[in-house]
Order: sequence, then C-alpha cells, then structure tokens
Amino acid sequence: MALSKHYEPAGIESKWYAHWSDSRYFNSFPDHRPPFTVVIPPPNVTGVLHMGHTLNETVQDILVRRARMMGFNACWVPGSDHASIATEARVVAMLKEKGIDKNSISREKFLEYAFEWKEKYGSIIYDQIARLGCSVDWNRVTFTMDDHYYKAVIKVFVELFKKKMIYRGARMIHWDPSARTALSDEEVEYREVEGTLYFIKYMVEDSTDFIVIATQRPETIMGDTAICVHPSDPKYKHLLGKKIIVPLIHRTVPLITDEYIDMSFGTGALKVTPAHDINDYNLGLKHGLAVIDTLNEDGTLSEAAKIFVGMDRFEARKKVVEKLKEEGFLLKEEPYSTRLGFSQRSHAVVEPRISTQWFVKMKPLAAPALNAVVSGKIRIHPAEKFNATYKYWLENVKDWCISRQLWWGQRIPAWYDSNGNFVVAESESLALEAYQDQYGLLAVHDELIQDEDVLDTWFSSWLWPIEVFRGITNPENADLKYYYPASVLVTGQDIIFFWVARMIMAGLEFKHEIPFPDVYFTGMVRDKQGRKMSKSLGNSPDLLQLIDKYGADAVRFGIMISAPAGNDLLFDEAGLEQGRNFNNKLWNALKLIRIWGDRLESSDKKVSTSDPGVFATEWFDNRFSQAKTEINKLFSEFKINEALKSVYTLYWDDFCSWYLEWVKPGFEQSMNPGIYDKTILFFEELLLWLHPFVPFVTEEIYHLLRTREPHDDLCIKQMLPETSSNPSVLEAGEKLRLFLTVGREFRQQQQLKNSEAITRLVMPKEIFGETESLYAIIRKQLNCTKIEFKEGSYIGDSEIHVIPFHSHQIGFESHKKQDAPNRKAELEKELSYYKGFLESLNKKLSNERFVLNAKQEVIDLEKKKKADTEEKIAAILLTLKA
RNA sequence: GGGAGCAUAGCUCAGCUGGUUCAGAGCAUCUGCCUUACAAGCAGAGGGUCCGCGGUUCGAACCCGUGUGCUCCCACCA
Repeated sequence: MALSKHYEPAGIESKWYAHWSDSRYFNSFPDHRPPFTVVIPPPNVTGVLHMGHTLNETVQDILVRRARMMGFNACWVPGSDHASIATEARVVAMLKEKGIDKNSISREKFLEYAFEWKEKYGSIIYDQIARLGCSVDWNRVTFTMDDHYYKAVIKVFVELFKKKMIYRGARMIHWDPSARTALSDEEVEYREVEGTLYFIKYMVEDSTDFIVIATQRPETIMGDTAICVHPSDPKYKHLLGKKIIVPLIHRTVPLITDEYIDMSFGTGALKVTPAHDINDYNLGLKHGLAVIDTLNEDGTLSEAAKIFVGMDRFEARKKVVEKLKEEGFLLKEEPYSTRLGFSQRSHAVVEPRISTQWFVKMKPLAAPALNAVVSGKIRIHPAEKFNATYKYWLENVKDWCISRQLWWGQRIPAWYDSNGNFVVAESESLALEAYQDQYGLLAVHDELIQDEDVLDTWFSSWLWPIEVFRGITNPENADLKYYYPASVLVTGQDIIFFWVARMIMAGLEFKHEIPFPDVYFTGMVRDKQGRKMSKSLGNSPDLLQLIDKYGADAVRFGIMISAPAGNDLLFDEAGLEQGRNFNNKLWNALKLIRIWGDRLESSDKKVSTSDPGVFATEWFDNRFSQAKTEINKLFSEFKINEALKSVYTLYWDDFCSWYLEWVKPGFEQSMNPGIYDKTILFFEELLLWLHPFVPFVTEEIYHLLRTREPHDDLCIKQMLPETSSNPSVLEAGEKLRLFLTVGREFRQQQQLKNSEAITRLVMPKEIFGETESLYAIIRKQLNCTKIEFKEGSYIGDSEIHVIPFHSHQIGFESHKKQDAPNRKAELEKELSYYKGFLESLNKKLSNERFVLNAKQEVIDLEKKKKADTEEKIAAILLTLKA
C-alpha cells in the first residue's frame, strides 16, 4: 500500500478515537495496579472550550496517557459545572427571546427549561474534549447538578451548619443588580474607569456656613446619615457638634469625627452612606448611624430615596447632578479615574449592599489548608510564583458568602416558619422533625417554607475530587478508597482561590486528607500581541476549526511547545504549523522504513563489524537512554514543554538527521535485516515516548510499521524502563557528529560536489579509536574512499588532514594550505587556551569559599577537569618539542 | 497603598552550585539546494552592552544594593 505524500489526520483521528473508546481503554476500574487519578476542572456547561481549556486538557492528557503507559491504572474523570449565574443568565436570555419572562413562570418550570437547555448545549464541550484526543473515562462523566452531587452539596451544607461553620446574617455583600443576586468577594472584578468627582455643598444647620464634600456617587446622597471629618482637622474645628443638612432631601445629619478620614483627600470631609459603601458601613457600625438603603434589588432607586424613585441608578446620577446644579449645591466637577467593581458573570457594576445571606466561616478551614502547602504536603508548580499568593490569601481570608438569589443551583436546605424561625435539614420531612425538636409543634395554620436561594457554584465545585467518586454521598465506597486523593490537579492560575484553595479545604475537612499532592498551574493563553483572548476582540480561535485545519496532534503540539510552566503563553498558529510539520516528519520516517522493508537482504546474512549500522545502533541506543533520563526528570519537575522539546530533538535531530542517515543503505543497496529490526524497535519506542503528546499520529504509525495482533495498540503499551547509558559511546557519537558537520562544511568550502569523493582522508587514530563501524560512517557520509591513519605527518598533496584542536573540536585542512608554522600556531593557541583554563580551575580550587560550600561531587568534578587539562597541556608541549 | 514575579538574539524562552561544555535552543530572517522518506524538507549564515548604574569577588547573565520598565495578585480613600 502506497502511503500519502503528507500525513492526513482527518480520518485517522476519528478512527482511532472510536477504536480506543470501543476497546474501553480509558475506562478504569480499581485493580491491583497503583492508581493515577486526574479530575478534570469541570468547564462551564454553558461554554465551548477556549484555548485555555485546550492547554489544560492537553497537559492532563499528556500526564494521564504517560501514566497509563508506565503501568498505572489511569483514571481521568470528565464532567462539567452547572455555573449557576452564568447559565441562569443564558437561560433567562433564551426565555426572553421566546417572549417568556422568568418572573412569570414557576421555579419548577424554569428548572425544566434550564435542564433542557443544558441537555442541548452541554454536550458541545464533551465533543471537543473527544476531538482533542483526551483519554477520559466517559463512564464517569459527572455534572455538578447530578442527583448524587446535589445531595452531596446539601449534605455538606447541613454538616457544616451543625458544626456551626455556616451561619446566616446581615452583612454588606457585593450585589449584582443585573442578575439580582449576591456575589462572593472573588466574583467581583475591578477595572479602572474614568469617572467624575463632584464637589457638593452641604449647609450647616442654622448658619450660612457649609461643608464641601467630594463624591463620585451623588445619587447616594439620599442615603447619607452623617458627615465625617478627621478629629484634628483645623478646617472643620469650628463646626464640631453642629448638624449638617443633606441637599435635595433636607435631612439633618450629625457631623462626626473619625481617625479613618484622610485630611488631604478631596476636601477632607466624607459623606457617610452606610447602606452603599463598605467603609461607610463600618463607620456607621462604629458610630451607631442609621442605615438608609436607597436602592432596590435591580439597581433602581427605592422609596427610601424619596426622589427619583424607580429610576435606574445611573440615570438618577445624572438627574441628581442636574438638580444640584439648579439649586446651587454643585460647586465643581473634576475628572477622576477610579476602580469600579464589576460582576464576573454579568459584567454589571456591583453595588455594596446590606442583605441577609449565608456565610461559611473560613478561618477554621483555612488553617489546615495553609499548612498543607507550607508543610510541603501539597506542592504547587511553579512554587515560586504561587506559594506566596496562596499563603497570603489564606492568612487574610474572609468569610465566604455562599447564597445566591437564583434558581439554577442547589437550593439552600433551610426551612422557615412564618415567624422567621428556621431549621437546616437535608429534606423537608427531616426539617419538620428538626423544627419540632427545636421549636415544638408547628402552628396549625403555619407551614415551613424552604429558602428561595441557591448555593454558590463553587460551594459545589469544592467537593469535585471527592464526589466524582461519590465520596460524600457514599463515603465508604471502593472507588473513593482506590482513586482518592487524585494524583495531580492541572488548572488555570485564575481559580487558585475560587477552586483550588477551597478543594484543599474540603478535602481536609470532609475526608481528612489532601485532595491531591501536586497542583500544576498553567498560564493564561493570550494572542500573539499579548492580549487576553476574548470574544469581543475576535482573537479567540475556534478549536474545532484549528483541529480541522492542522489536526488534533498538531494543536496539542503547538500549544504545548509554547507553554512554559506557569507562564502565560502567546498563542500563535505558527506553533501549530510546527506541530503539523512534526507529524509529517514522523510520517515520512515511516515511509522510509517501509521502503527498507521491501529491500531486505536475505535473512541469513550477518551484520559485519564494518557496517555503519553497528555503531549507529549502539550510539542511538545510548542516546535514547540518556534522553529518557532527561525527559523523566523534566516530567517530575512538571516542565512538560521542555520534555516535549527534548523528545522533539531526540526524534528529529538524533533519530532522523543522524541515525537514519547513518544506517541508510546506499543507492540501490539492500538493507541488513538485523539493522532493520533494530531500527523498527527504536522507532516503536520513540512512538511510545511521543504518544502522550501526539496520540493519533503515533498510533497510526505504530500500526503501519508492521502488522499487529488485535488490541496490540500503542496507547496501552508499556514504556520500557529507563536504562543507564554508556558515556564513552555517547562521547564518541558527539565527536562523530561534530566531525561530520565540520567535514561537510569542509567539502562545501572545497566546492566538492556530492558525487566527488575525497580520495584520501588522513587523520590521527586517537580521535575515535578502533571502531571499524564508525569509520564506515565517516567514509559514507563524507563520501571518502579511503581513510589513512598517520601520527601528525603530512604527505602527498591531494589529501585532507584532520587536525584536532581544543577539547573536542575537529578541524579539516587540505594539505596545500597547511604549513608547518601554521600548525605550530594552532598548537600554541590551543596551549594558551588550556593554560587559561587550568589557571581558572586552580583559582577555583584554592578558593576557600568554594571548597567550603561546594558539594564533594562538584569538587571531584573540578579536580578531574584539572587533571585532564594538565594531561592535555603535557601532550601539546610534547608535540611542540617534537 | 501592600505583596509577588519578570527583564538574555526580531519573537518565545533555557541557562543547576558564580568560572572555559557560557553566551544557548526553537521559531522567524537571509543564502544555497526538488540530493533516491520528507520543499510541511535538507545544508549553511547573520543576529545579543545577558535592562541601566554601583558593589561583593581573582572572576558576575548568575550574588547584594539601587534605578528604570513590564506583568500579576491582594486591598479598594470619599
């Protein structure tokens, strides 16, 4: 069968993914092998995979596939997150298009629509995960609103409530007026915004005196309940104890003092609006001020505002300014830039608002979670970048607002009677029992009503590594015991607090065990110019289109090759092209080897010691071992992109450019079967090491390389263990490669055509020793008919001499150009080089600090270098004398 | 305002314990090649005040100080 000119991924990818799935290779069950568990960071059910996910999933798949091939029972659990606010917003919008108002339908009806919507769109991400080649266990798909998961969240809520770690209370929280729900602190994003600072005149009661207040939010003046100045501010000394009149509404408020005030900012006087600013709220608490909430849930002005009631907050701002202007209270306006909080989900400007919400006490959870990282039980990669951040957040953590005024999510399991007494229980019937225990019989005409609110999405996600194995709902099950804790968590650094820290808390709190020993943070994926990927910029490519264009392997390759651990990566399609080229390079080696297969010598012919393949195979064997050690080390340090680079070089340079060229039979010559078999083994093993990165092309090639038994598939083959490599063979290989490079250069300089042979090559034997096969490579690669070994002599005039210089560089010179003085100069140059080196070594070794601080092996190494150098100097001196 | 990280070739980055395997890799660029697996390739080349300044040291890309610039996190002063 003739193979196509280029590797064409389209049909091949779907074929193998189907085969892998049908063969249940990725379905894991507990057995005698050690487990390797990864839980996917569940993408939002609303979304499609963007390049950030692509990077994450690729990293996970590389780790999972590699573990599977190293003898672990690999289990990668896929799933998705119900993403309460984001999804609810999408469903509300969808209903609106249909002409349905959310408030006009029942909660039950709404949830029906939501689940319907989820069924329709939730599978998109799963298709994408499959297209990317992810080896997830599709039997374990988990959704955070699955029945068992729902129960787990409720169970945990009740448990924490019983431990008094959840409480209900009125607090100032971030309010999203668009989604009409509370938000946690982490769900608020701050952005720099150009605004205006308004200077407003507040009259002093019974006086013509006034105080000027600077504010950005004049629409909140109706909620003012005090004016505050610094106690020692001379500007306001004479007014202390007076009353101030709020403009427009003519409310009389006290003038209070507090050290909190910055005398130099604005006018040094602050209007205190406890209902609409966190700092004002705290001042209000301290000074016992009234709280007047002038806003409704949707951001319109409330009755309490007295004027512009029902008007949107931003509209009202304009009107208030106009009115202040009319009445002469507005003194001036200044442009002012400030940071405003926006809802991460709805992007509306958030309002600080006092409301009754449910909170989790974080201090008791934070301490063990902090300790897990500080003590090194959990290792974060890269540590230097995130350890400090993690530590700081946990040391300064505030209570977590977990209630959301939404319908899509786990409904808070609290039941209230008409007097506001409440109980928390896992079900309504249990609630009734609990109520009776606590408050006695429910009044005849009363009933228990469940809390309308649902829980923060992250209050469900934090159970992910446990409940995907039913560890909350069925704590003693075999899966949990086998798979928990997970082996590694791979996720984006942006959710370190939302998710990672809280999973660690949950793991320790509910299972008394860390959820994973290693956390690998991937960077943000940005575009070529370093901008964030976003829909509005149109710089976020469509994953499926990329896969169609380049193939999944190329996408995986492209994104990994440019993703240094923990650093942001600039996404550039050039990387995918490189990946495509790489896949093609694999394809072509396959073609070459198959051609050799058709040109085998009769099988009884032995390999002669002068066959180039003898040294070539020995060298590559050693080179491969060396590379394995290196790659394993890189993986253990989670330097996955460097591991890819390493295996890339091993394949392209070492295997293709050197090894294959060395063993390649000459024109119209046949291939030695022994060398051929060895080559296939090398190639197969290379495929094993490449497979985690580029699974499809390697599987395809594996099957085209020779006929296979059914289910002899690459993705479940075991990698051979690391072996030690022989340094002297490696060194000879290095020298040989250098020799050939310089030799080729020399041919070029001499303008020798490929067909023109070098008739005689004169070289000292000590460069390579007695390796017959190695000289065969030189002869073949440099097209040289004869090599002669001479000790530093120069004969004839049509030959080429090989001159060694420096430690292991090799120079060629044609005899014509070679003069004795030149030779002497070369040696002298060399001598001064070695002398300089020796001097530096001596200094280093005689340096007290070096000797004291360096490890013994380092010192030994330096000593060895010194001895070698001395030897070389002696040899050169000897030659010079002669 | 507090904290963290970064600054090395046009771009993205390696560079362990300070030294001569230290000035590197990949990509990009340029030059020459359709050489019997591969032009999605091969063979070469150019390109750097290792951000500036000062210090420690026999010796600094590496350690210390300082300045500058960038990035991120936290806090959110009207």
